[in-house]
Amino acid sequence: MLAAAHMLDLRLIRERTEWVKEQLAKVGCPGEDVDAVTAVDARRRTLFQKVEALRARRSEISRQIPKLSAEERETRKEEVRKLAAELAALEAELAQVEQDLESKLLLLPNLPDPSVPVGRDERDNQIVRTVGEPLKPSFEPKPHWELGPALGIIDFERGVKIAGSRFYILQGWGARLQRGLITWMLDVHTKEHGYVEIYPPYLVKRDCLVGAGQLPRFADNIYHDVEDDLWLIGTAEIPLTNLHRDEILDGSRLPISYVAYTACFRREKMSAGRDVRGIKRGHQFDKVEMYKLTAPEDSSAALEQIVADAEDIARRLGLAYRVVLICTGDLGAVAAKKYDLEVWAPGCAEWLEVSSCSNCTDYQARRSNIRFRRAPGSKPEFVHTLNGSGLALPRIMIALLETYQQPDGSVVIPEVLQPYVGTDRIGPPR
RNA sequence: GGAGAGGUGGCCGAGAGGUCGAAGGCGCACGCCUGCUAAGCGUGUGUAGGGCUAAAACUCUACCGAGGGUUCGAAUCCCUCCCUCUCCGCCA
Repeated sequence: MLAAAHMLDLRLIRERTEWVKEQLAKVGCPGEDVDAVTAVDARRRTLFQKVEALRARRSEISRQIPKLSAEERETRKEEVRKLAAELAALEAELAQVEQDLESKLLLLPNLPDPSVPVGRDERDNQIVRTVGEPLKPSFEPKPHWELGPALGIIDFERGVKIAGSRFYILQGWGARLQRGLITWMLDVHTKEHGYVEIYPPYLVKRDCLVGAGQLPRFADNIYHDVEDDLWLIGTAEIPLTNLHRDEILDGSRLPISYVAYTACFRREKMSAGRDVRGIKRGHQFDKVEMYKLTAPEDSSAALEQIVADAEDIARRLGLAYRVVLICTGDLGAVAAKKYDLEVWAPGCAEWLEVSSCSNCTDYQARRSNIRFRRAPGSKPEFVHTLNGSGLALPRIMIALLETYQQPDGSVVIPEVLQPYVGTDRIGPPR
């Protein structure tokens, strides 16, 4: 039998092939990929029915054998032996076809939500709203890669010495600022936004990557321990998705909201040579991640809520930000709809993506087999899953340092953070 | 890492080659009874896929940690792996 793990509903693909092709074309998936699936699926179905019929005959005869006379028994045994040989050949073929189907199915991206603007790439993304004024200081603002070392809170050279490019050291108030931010964000999400805090493993099994939709597509961006086949998470979304893998949840428990602080690890092979300066894009970074499991009819509203929860963090930190609706061409394989949250960093003069909030609908739930029952006795249905950063640490730190830098080179700590960081100002080392 | 024990339905727990998808219990659902609470009685209660249906009923296939093997036939026998528990060692 075909494993439950498939990304799109096979029945949907079978019965509404043309519609599915239209939808997937919007996210850049060629129609041939869909046709390939339906072709293999058709073959699988005929094979499967043959196999089932043979199995039924086999067990029927076997069941009679004990009631028969000795000689009759032998002829029947012989009959089943032949039948079994035939069956074995068909079963082997079926197994191969199923594997083929599964691998083709796993490569199909999610169906985009109808409200997502159709577009070719990130240039077609839509700015939904901008909150706060991008700061234009009266003096020449410095980028964080100058501020950090000058304040003695970021050490790039030693990071490279220890671990290579794209690694850095946070030191003193820098480390303290990050730790304070983490604790503060977790406190806001757990105490005010209703999330349950989770501390997950950073190393996960291969299945988890498939379940979350990272594999088989993005293997080369993930650190992988070969000896034990464990994979370093690129985001907490991966372990959080797999928390309820192969479970049937009680519908009354939904929605479930989790928040997890984790380190994240990415090879960044695709962005070689980009953003090499500063702490914007490292191989290791910290992130607070929000995650929701909802009933299908509630996921649209839940996405807006996650965005609102992410915005709340940026707003309270006094940072200017904008919310961007990602177009179909920039959506990726997993999300049906996605918003990015970008904060303004005056030093490097760019909008930094500090959060990416996605409604993955039932895509991950199918792959991970996460279902729920509306009421005792009713059919299990797939949940919808959502995730959003709340927020990514290095980029928030960039925005804070660059936004709150003073003409004398010191950095003022926003009031909400002061109890968590333990100072109202970070000055140059004496 | 070493030695031993074990992995069965939502849970507990039988099962030891032939209608076993799996006794029994708990839990749960529905119904009955009972004029409070509690108890009692009855029925039902896995997932996925296929056939037949208007829909059911009905029926077929797969699943008793995973993967192989033996057999006409495996939850039951054999092999490999994974996981859990106990003891020892080691360690944050």
